[in-house]
Amino acid sequence: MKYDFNQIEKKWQDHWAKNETFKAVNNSDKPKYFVLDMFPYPSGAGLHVGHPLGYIASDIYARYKRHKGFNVLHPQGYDSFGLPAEQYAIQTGQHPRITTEANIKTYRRQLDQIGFSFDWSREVRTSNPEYYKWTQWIFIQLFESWYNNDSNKAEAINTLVSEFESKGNASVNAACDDDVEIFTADEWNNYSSEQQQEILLKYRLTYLAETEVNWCPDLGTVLANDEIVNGVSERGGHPVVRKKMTQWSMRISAYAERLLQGLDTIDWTDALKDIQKNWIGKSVGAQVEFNVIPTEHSDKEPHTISVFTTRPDTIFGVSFMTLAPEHELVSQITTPKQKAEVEAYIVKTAKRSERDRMADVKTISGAFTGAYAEHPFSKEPIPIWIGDYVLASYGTGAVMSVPCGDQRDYDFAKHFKIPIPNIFEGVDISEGAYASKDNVKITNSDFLDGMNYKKATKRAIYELEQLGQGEGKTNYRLRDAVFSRQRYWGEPFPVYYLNGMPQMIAVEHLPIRLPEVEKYLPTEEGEPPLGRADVWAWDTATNSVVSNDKIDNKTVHPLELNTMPGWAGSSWYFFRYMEEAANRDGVFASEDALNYWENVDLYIGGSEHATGHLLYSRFWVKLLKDRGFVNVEEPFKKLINQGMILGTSAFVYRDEKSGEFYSKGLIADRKVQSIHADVSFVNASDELDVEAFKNWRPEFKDAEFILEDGIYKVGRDVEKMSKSKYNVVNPDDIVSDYGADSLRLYEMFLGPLEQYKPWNTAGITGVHNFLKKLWKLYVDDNGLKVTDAEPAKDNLKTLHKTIKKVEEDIENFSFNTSVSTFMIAVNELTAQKCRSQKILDPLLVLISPYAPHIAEELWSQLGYSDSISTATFPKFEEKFLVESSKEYPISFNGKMRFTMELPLDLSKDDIEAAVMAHEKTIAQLDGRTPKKVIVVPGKIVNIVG
RNA sequence: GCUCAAGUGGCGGAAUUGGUAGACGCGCUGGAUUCAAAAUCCAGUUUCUUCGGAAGUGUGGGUUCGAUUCCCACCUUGAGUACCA
Repeated sequence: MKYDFNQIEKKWQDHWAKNETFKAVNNSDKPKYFVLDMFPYPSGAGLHVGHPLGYIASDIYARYKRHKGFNVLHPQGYDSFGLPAEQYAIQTGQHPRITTEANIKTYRRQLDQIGFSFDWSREVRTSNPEYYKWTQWIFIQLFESWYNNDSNKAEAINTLVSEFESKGNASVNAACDDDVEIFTADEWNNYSSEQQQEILLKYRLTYLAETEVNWCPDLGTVLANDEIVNGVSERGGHPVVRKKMTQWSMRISAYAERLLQGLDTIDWTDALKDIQKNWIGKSVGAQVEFNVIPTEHSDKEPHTISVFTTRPDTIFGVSFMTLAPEHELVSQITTPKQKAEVEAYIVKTAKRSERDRMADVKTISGAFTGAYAEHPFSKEPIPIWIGDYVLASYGTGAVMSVPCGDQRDYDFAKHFKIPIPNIFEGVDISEGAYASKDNVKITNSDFLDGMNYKKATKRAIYELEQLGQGEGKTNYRLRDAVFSRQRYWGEPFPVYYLNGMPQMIAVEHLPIRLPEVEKYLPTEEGEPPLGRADVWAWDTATNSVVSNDKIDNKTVHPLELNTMPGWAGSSWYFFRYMEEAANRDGVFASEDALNYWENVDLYIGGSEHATGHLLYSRFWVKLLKDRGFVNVEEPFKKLINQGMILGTSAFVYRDEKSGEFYSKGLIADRKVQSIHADVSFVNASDELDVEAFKNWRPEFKDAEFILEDGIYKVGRDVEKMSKSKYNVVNPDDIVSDYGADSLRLYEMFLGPLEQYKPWNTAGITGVHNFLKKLWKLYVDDNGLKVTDAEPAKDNLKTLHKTIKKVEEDIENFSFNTSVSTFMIAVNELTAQKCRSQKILDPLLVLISPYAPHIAEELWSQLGYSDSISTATFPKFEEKFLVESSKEYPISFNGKMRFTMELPLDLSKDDIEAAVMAHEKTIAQLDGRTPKKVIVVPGKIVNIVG
C-alpha cells in the first residue's frame, strides 16, 4: 500500500466534519482550555503559505491539549468588515457583502484542506447583523458609563447624574474632558435637558466631540493613530492631514493606568509589552503654575501658565518658558513690540505639515513673546518664548525650560543666546545638557541644595503645594481613540439625533442594520456614504428605521451617518465564541458560558496588532468587567506572535541596451535591469522555464535569452510575500502536490515560530520523505506489518526520549525542533526494524497533532475505531533512558580531542586514571605533565596543561 | 536619537542551570538500482591541512579548567517609537 495522501486527507477531513469530532462542549469534567487565532480578514487574494503558520501552531497546541485531557475550545471566524471590500465596491459597484461572502468561501475551502481542528459550529462574522447587534450593544454600554477615578472603575452614568443632582460636580473625581466647568446641584437641576446632555457627553466613555483628527482624503475617512505609519495610511500608503471634525471618541485614556498595570499579569513577550508601555507612555512628575507678570499692555486679568514637568527637582534651573505656537495664551500675553515676529512665526509653523515637523527635528526655531513669568520660588522674571518643539497636544502645551538638564531646551537656549544656569554639582555643561537623574546632586537651588533627584523631587512638589502653585501629576501619552469612520462597510451606530444631541436606540430594537445605498462614495456634500441611504431615519413611535422623507424632528429623527472602525468587532469576538451558536439569541454570551471559558488561554497572531486590536480589546474587556458583564480583567492570558513567512523572489536580468535576457552567471559588468519573474516558472535549482516566462506577458513574447550551459539561471532574493513581487506560493498547490500533513510539518520545520523566515518550496521534500518513511514503518506492500511483539530495549529508548523531547518542545512552542525529533525517531526505529505496536501506537499519538491525517489513517488501520484525537498522550518513563556507560568527551584546555566510553558508576579518581592511561592522552600531552585534571562525572573530562 | 530583538556551513536552522558546535532537513558530490529517467537506498559534505592535526559561532576585550551560552565596548541587520517636557 502506498501513502496516498490526497485520498487519506480528504477521507479524514470529511470524517471529522461529519462526526463533529472537534466540537467543544460548555460543560465537561475536564479542565477547559481556549486556544484562539487572530481571525482573518477575508481578502480577495485568498491565503498564501504565510497565512496558516500561526493557525498550524495553534492547531498543534489545541490537539496536544486534547491528548492531555483538556476540554478545548478552538474556534475560527472572520473579521469581515473592512476597507478592501469597500474599495472594491467603489470600483465595481459590487456590494461588499457579496464580495465578502465569496472571499469567505475561498478561505473556508483553503482552511478546510489543511486539516484544522476548528469547531466551526461557533464561527463568527463581524459583519453579520446577529453579531454586530452586540457590537452596537457594547457601544451603548460605553455611552452609558463614566469612569470614577475614586473607585477606579467604570460606573453607570445614572450614578453620576444622581451625584450631580444632589451635589453638583465639584466632588466628582472622573475621567472627563479638560474643559468641564464646576456647577452646583441647583445649577445642574436648572439646566435644560440639552445642557445636561452636553455636560454628560464630557464624562461618557464614548463621546461626541469636535476633535482634531487624521483625515485621509484618498480613503475619504479619518484614521486612528495606530492606522498611520510614517505619516501615511497603513492601508494603501495615502497621505494624511490634520482636520477638525465632530467624531465619536473612546475615552481609553481613562484606562491608561490599568492597561499599563495589567501587563504585569499576563504572559506576553516583553517586546510586545514594551510596545504597549511605550504607546501608553506614562510619565510621572508635577504640574506647576507660573504667574505671568502683568505689563501695561496686558489684560486686566492675571494669567497663569501651567506646565507639566518630569523634573520638578530642576525648577531652579529654569531660564525661560516655551509655549506651543498654538497655545491659547500666546495672543493674550504677546507684547506689541513682539507681535509681528510672533504672528509671523505662528503662520510659518502652521504651514508646515505635521509630517514636515516630524521629519525635521534638527532645525531650531521660535520667537520671544516679550512677556515674562515669575519664578514660583525665586520670583525672578522668566522670559516666555514660543517654539514648535513644544507640542500643543501633550501635557499642557507648555514647558518650563531647563537648559542644563534637557538637550532640547539646551539647544534652544544656545540658539537664542538664553543663559544656561547650572544646578548640577560638579557637572560640566559646556558641551551639552546633563539629562541623567542618577549620580548627581542639586546645587544653586535654595532649599533643594545637596539633594539627589528623588529627594529633591519630593521636596519641590511639597513646596509647590504649600505655595498653591503646583502638585504631583502623572501624564500619559495615550490619546482617546477616534471611533467614527466615514465609510460604508462597518457597523452602523445605534444612534439618532434629537436637537443635535445623540440618543441611543434601546437594546431591544437592535441590530440597526446597514442600509442599502446606490454608491459607496461620500455624498456631494461631503457626508459619509450612509448619507446616500434613502431609508435612514429613526421613528421613535414605531421604533424602526424609516424613510428619510418622514423626518420631522418630532417623532422621526436622522440617524448617525458614520460607521464604526475595523477594531470594533474584533475587540470582543473571543467572548462570542464561548457561546454555542444555538444559544446566542438574546445574549452576547450567556453568563454560564462566560464563567466557564473565562478568557483566552493561548492567543496566536501577528505583532502588527500591538497598539491596535490588542490594546482596544483589553480596554473593552475592562469596561465589560467594570459593568459586570464579564468576570475577567484581561482577554488574553498568553500571547505569541508568529513571525512572517517571506517569499523568495526570482529575478531575470535584461540588458539595458540590447534588451536580451542574460542568465545570472553571465551578467558580469553589463548594465542590466532586474525584473521579477513568477516563482512558479523556476525550479528548485533556480532554472527558469523560458517558454513559460515568454508566454507570461506579451512584452516578453519575443525576448532573447542568453543561456549558460543551455540553462537560464535566475537570481534570488528574500522579500515580503506579495502579489506584486510574483513570489506568492499558494497552499492549495502544496496540498495537492505533497499533502496537508507535509505542509503543516514543513511550516513548523522552517524555524522558530516567532521568527521571520523565507519560504522555499524545494525544501518540502524533506518532511514529505519523512512521512513516507513513517508510513513504511507501519505498512508495506502486503498491508499492515505491525505486530504485538514485545519492544526491544533500544525501541523503548527511542520512544521515550522522543516523548520527553516532544512534550518539552510543545510546552515551549518550539515546534521546529519536535519535527526534527520525529525524523530522528523514525530513522532510528526503521534502522532497528521495530514493528512492535507497543512502540508504534504511542509514536502515532505523538505525531498526530502535527500530521493528523496520516496519524488518523494508521490509527484506524491499527484497529481503533475512535479518533486518534481522543487518545491519551503517552507517558514518559525515565527508566528506559537509564544508561550504564557514557561516551566521555576528553578535552585538552577546553578543546574536545577524542571520546572514550566509560562506565557511569566509576569514581572521579577512576575516571581520571582511565583517561590518563589512554594512548591518545599521552600523545596529546607529548611528555608534559598536566597542571590540573577536571572530571565532571557523567559530563566531561578536561585536562589542563 | 531612544527602546527591544537577532548575527552560527552554500541555504533553513540545532545546541544555554557554561561541558563533544553545526543535530534534523534542503542543496551539492560520489556510488547502487534502472535501457533511461523519476522514485528509492548507501557514503560524503564548516574551513585549512604537511592527513599527524589545527582553526572556527559578527568584531575586539574580559570572567572561567572550559564560553555560541555570562560581562564590557563596538559593528551590522530587523522591529517599535520619534521633539512626550
